[in-house]
Amino acid sequence: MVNSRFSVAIHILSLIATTSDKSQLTSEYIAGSVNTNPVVVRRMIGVLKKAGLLTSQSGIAGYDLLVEPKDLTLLAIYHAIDGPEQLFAIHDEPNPACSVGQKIQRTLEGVYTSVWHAMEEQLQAQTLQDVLDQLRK
Amino acid sequence: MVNSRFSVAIHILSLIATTSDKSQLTSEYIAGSVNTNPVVVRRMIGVLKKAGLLTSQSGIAGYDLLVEPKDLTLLAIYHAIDGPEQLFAIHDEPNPACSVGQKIQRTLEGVYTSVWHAMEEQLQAQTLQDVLDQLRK
DNA sequence: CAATCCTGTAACTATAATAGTTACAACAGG
DNA sequence: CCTGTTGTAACTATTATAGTTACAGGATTG
Repeated sequence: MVNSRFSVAIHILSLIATTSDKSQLTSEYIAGSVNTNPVVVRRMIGVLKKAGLLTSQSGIAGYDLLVEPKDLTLLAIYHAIDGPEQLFAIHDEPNPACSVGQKIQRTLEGVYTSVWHAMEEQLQAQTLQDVLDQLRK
Repeated sequence: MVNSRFSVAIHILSLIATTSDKSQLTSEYIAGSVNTNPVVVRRMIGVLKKAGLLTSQSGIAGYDLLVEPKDLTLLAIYHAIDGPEQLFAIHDEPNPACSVGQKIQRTLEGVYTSVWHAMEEQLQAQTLQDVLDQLRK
């Protein structure tokens, strides 16, 4: 299991998308909903901001999405948080003198890339709006 | 990125499948090809053994596959090494008093499950024999 | 302008996962 | 009996993750 940053990012973006009262939307409030520390939230928001998904203003509460939820795919969010581009690590420097060791890295890369693409397709197919719809149910 | 155990497991199984001289196939030899410690290899082999993928005899070199490479899917190997059943962690105890916090876990589970299934399909579609064919090329 | 509340960020800490390592008991075979 | 092997437990080093403290600086209000 990778980590919970992707989950936290989606949670934060969902809150921003659904909270109308912007003065309420402080990092502390968000942290209360996510159940973490306000600094963790601000750190994550900094990353999402750099990726161009939202804006904020220093000293003033509230955040604004820069992309419509229906146009924001989960894959875009995943890329925004700079998640790993492969699922499985490949061990370093297998023995090149061995016929298996010599080719295993390239072979595994091929295998993992096909797995990765399948995952990307799924993330591409779902948007933040889909998540919001699920949350409202 | 999860870890390199899956890669190491596939490497080990490939070696066992392709090495005809069983007396050569010691944990030290395998470790030399993988570029790790013999104990790491024996530990992994213990896991694969428990899962019923191979046999070995204490004190005597060599291992035998119990499943034909063409019948051994990468998904079976993945399950054998007890890899995580989800790709992304979900943060603990979001605030149930918040409409987002209340439903985010279940929602994310749904999202991640669909991603997971796509990945499983890919791993199910490839066998150890496919890996061996790639290695031989 | 002073007080307060907020964001942004650096730096430190705690915890856990991962892999590597040492050590040794037990088995096999010459 | 000696050597080489497997099987495991226990310890260590390294790294990733998340949580925390601290504080500089912007915004708002009385």
